[in-house]
Amino acid sequence: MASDSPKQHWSTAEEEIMEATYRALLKHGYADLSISRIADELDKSKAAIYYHYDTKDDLLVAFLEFAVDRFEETIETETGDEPPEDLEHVIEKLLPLQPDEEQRQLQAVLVGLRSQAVTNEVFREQFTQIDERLAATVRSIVECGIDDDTFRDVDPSRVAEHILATVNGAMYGRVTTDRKSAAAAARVSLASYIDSELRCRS
Amino acid sequence: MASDSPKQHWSTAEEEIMEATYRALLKHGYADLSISRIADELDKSKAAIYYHYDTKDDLLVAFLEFAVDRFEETIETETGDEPPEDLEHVIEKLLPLQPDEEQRQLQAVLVGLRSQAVTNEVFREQFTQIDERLAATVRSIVECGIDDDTFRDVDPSRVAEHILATVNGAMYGRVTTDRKSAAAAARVSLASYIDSELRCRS
DNA sequence: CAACACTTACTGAACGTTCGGTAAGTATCA
DNA sequence: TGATACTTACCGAACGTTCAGTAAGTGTTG
Repeated sequence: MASDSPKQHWSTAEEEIMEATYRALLKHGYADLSISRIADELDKSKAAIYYHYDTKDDLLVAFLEFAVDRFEETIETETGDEPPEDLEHVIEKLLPLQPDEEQRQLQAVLVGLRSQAVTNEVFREQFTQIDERLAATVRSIVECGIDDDTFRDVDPSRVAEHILATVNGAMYGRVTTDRKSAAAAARVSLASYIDSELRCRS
Repeated sequence: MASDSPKQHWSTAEEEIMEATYRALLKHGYADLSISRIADELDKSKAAIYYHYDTKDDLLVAFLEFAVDRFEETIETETGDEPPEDLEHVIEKLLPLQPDEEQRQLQAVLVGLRSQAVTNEVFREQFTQIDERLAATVRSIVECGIDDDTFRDVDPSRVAEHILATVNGAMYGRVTTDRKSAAAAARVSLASYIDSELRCRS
């Protein structure tokens, strides 16, 4: 009974399948993900999965949405009225100095999915949107800071892309290399850039 | 320290297989790569591949080396004696403002391989080394600049990680999203950061 | 220089396993 | 009783891998 209507909510069974897919991805990676392996992580049979999803591709697209939702939950943040602190706050959410295991796992899964965006259009559109939203968030904070003379008169969208690329790159390095302190070093340097190049000297 | 493996050179047949693997990866992506699909890109049979490589894993490890070699060829650069220009030069090699199709393809393949580093230790070690070398290159340029008073007295390794993360992140975004000008914007902002935060005011 | 032994670089046909997917049946409840 | 949410049993295709066989060389010997 896989409907193609815009669903915001998942049934219990569907949520269990998504959770099982998550575990299977962590264990085997995207390239070695199979319906059987998802069923192994599930208290149900392989065919039960096909009761809820017509094809493996359908399931994967649903899971992409599931993972993206989870990612956007973890970075939800209310912006205040002090741009430098807001920026710091957003960056800490995206690239914590000491990430917990849960967030590391989610990022590992997302990197696996994102690599599919090279070949798969549906995936690429999804990650294009994610980056678009993140860039917009950062840009609006920078614009805010320029308006109230906290920040200098820089190009907000260029600076936003710079910050986003740095954060994405550091996160990417964190899950694909053993260079333990690299991400934190990049973040510290980024913070000092914000503080001394971006902030007004007054 | 890494043991120096003697395999620097490939036979004609092996090179053909590597080239076919490259094409198959571009067409199908890592997750859907199979020996049959490599053979389809090759003027030889499936079994011929097994004459040269014992297992699919062996082939993949060999191909990783092949792709990494190709990547390091494209970014080879001699450093001069003017740090700001050297930095610009290295960044242009890694993240060209107008990348040609060949470089885009290589980066697409590398992103596919790199996502395997999350699950596969051999792959992770390889990409750890790549990032280590790149960071070292950037760091030594920054150190040079500090020594001859071109750059301010910043923390060279932090700045190097910042630059590397930005470049990696922008490249990652370039091949996994449709955000056409994002990478260039990030690069421009990074260049202006180098010019105004890093360079000495004198 | 021809006969023989042996190597290299393959081919085509299979092997057993796993894949994505389905058909038919069953237990549970409104 | 009929819809819902499954299970068991299975299908053909594709998977990685192996095998027997072979054409084209290379080196050795009479």
